[in-house]
Amino acid sequence: MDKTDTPAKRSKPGKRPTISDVARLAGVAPAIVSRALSPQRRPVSAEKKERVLKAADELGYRQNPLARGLATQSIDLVAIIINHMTDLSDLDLFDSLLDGVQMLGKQAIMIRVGSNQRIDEFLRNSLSYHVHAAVVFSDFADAGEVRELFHSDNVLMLNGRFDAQSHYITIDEDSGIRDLIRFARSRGVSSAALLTGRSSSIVEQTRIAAYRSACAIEGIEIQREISGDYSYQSGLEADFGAATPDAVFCTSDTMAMGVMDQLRAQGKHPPRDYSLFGFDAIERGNFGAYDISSVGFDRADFIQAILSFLQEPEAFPETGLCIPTRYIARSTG
DNA sequence: CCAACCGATACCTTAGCGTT
DNA sequence: AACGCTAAGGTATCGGTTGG
Repeated sequence: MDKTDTPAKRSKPGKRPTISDVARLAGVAPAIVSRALSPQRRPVSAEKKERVLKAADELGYRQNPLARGLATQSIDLVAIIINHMTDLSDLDLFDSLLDGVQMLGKQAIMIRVGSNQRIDEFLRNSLSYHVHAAVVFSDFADAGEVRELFHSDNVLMLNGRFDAQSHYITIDEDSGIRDLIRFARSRGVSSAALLTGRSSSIVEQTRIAAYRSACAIEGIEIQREISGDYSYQSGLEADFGAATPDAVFCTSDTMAMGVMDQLRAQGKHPPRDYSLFGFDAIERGNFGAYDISSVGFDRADFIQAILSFLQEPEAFPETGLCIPTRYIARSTG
């Protein structure tokens, strides 16, 4: 009697079939099934491979990624580390990114760091996967930290905190902001308020510096710099003082929406009474009532760059990638 | 008798090695 | 080259033991 056909080893009815079930049906050892189904070229005769494929199909066998990860110490899991997902522009971006990751046959795990400054402790307690790769949006993490935490060298930094060993994509915000300020000046803007996000972030610091420098070059006076937090609420509550400036520059579209509603309540409408500029260029179709002039980059290019990294990290340019931004004219400018 | 603790085992797959 | 056996990987759970 075939010793692999003991009742004890047969999986329970209703349970998802395992590699052993396939092996039993195909009349081969489990290791042969593993090889036959492996994407790598491993020695299996054509005849047995065929039997395995037929048996797997018949049973509806699906590989168990967790068990596979247990055996290989790696898993086709991509960790995406974000601060939070409250900004409207995040929805577009992450939806497309998750779609792309899944199209590559990988799964994504999103880790929300929130405002937790102690990312190290946070991640250590929440996760010990050896992931295939990590994509870092959150600016609370630096490259070395992430490599260590996820036991992976495939770390893509999108937050500016990369080091010599890491892969990174940066967004050239300067180009789009200069376009925007130049445009504003051409429309007669001479003074403005700047509503910023969390200024502890490196990306935000760079962004703020770009606004200041472009305004200085074009001769626009930043009368007021207001510290917000990217949220609609912080736009709604931003204090512009007695006189509304010619223009309001916001470092996120969501804050610009808040500003628009705040000033609308005072009977002021852009672009008639002031010019309003956001940042991120959220999909206009989703928020028709807020057709805010903005700075943005090509999301498809950005996503494609991330996916190319996930597909072949070794081939990713060592010098990193830079995605340019541009001014996107809509109706509030 | 019960709680606390500890070691053994099951889970599933694959890498590595020895055999045919 | 093809094949099959075995160990290993991390964690939850089970079962047994110990101490109070």
